[in-house]
Amino acid sequence: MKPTEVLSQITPLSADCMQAIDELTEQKHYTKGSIIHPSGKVCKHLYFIESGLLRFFYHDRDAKDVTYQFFGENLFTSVINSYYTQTPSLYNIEAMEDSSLYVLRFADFEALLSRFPELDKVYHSVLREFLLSAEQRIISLQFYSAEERYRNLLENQPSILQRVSLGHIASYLGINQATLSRVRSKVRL
Amino acid sequence: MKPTEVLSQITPLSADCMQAIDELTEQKHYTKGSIIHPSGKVCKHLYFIESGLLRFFYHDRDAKDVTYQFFGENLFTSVINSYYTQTPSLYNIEAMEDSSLYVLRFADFEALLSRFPELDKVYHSVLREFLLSAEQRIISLQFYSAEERYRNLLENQPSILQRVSLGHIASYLGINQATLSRVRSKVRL
DNA sequence: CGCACTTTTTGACTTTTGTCAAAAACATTC
DNA sequence: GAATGTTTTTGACAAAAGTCAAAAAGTGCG
Repeated sequence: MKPTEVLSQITPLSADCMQAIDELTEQKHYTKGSIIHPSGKVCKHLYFIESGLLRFFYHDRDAKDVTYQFFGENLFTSVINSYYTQTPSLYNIEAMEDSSLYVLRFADFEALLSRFPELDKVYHSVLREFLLSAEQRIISLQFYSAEERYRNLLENQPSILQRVSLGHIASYLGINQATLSRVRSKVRL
Repeated sequence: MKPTEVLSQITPLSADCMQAIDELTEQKHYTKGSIIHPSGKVCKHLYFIESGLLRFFYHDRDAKDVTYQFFGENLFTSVINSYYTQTPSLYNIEAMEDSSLYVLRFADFEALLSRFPELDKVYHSVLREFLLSAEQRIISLQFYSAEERYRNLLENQPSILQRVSLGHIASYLGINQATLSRVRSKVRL
């Protein structure tokens, strides 16, 4: 799907507005493994994932590669905290699969916002989705054990487990790969 | 401060708009220990904290009292996920100190939004703050040890440590009270 | 198929955090 | 200031998760 299609499912948008979005949005293709946004740079783009899978990750104090979040098709994403605070992004964004994205400069998006107030609603809606998923994440990290977190993932986003290596999932869940492997063999029984 | 004062620091608001907010907003006082919103009910209000300290908590599977979040003066808050999804709130909101709040019904807020589009900006801004703080929280839970989380809290929100008992802080950090007590005596050295 | 490479699992051990209960410290009230 | 209740610390032990390294399994390719 194209971003305007998804957006207009949230609120109906005028033809003008959709056209303006289309004009400012650029479709880009990334091959598996390529870096879409490098850490250390302020993130100035909004991304919409048409197909593929993205991973936010960074290198912790021991230079270990830690996954912060995955984003799959039909989602909007960006390193929002980097943009909002105009500070360098902690995260790299990497394509885990060949991915087709629509890219929009944040500055252009803001111009669109003031030109088409109807966009405020979809903006709210996107922020809200971010917020709800962040809250879910906090609850899972604060209250659940490694095993429970794995089970939750298995229930709620089983497709990710198919598409991503265990090491990435382990760091995403905040646990050690060996531990995750053990949890998993236990869960299988 | 009053909510309109804080809001107009974000974006200047028209006198009309401020007056409309004032009219729909009700000031309420809660004594220490009282429940502002009970879990199990959909949360239909926005709260602005003029003074005092609030705590979101809930009872986990073993009926243990677990703190999800603290909110201090000059902040807006609400059980947003409950409102957004129209599902019962997981959390109770409790006044940890005698607190003075301004309360606004969500439905009224939404009416204000459509009447005064200028409010979209402040709404974005509030959502954004929520989001940034949620992200901080995730990072802290995902990547830091119990001791580091305590040190972070000590650096970033030392006042909370003065105002709240250790048990609440422990559950907020996702660790056991005894563990926190030990960490603390170690940090003091 | 066989080789090189990557990912996952397993074993032995360590560290971190949790549990439960009692003691100590602190507060409050009469 | 003794008595009561609450919160914090501590001790002894248990469980969960991490570490490191090697073995096993899986993948891709000439």
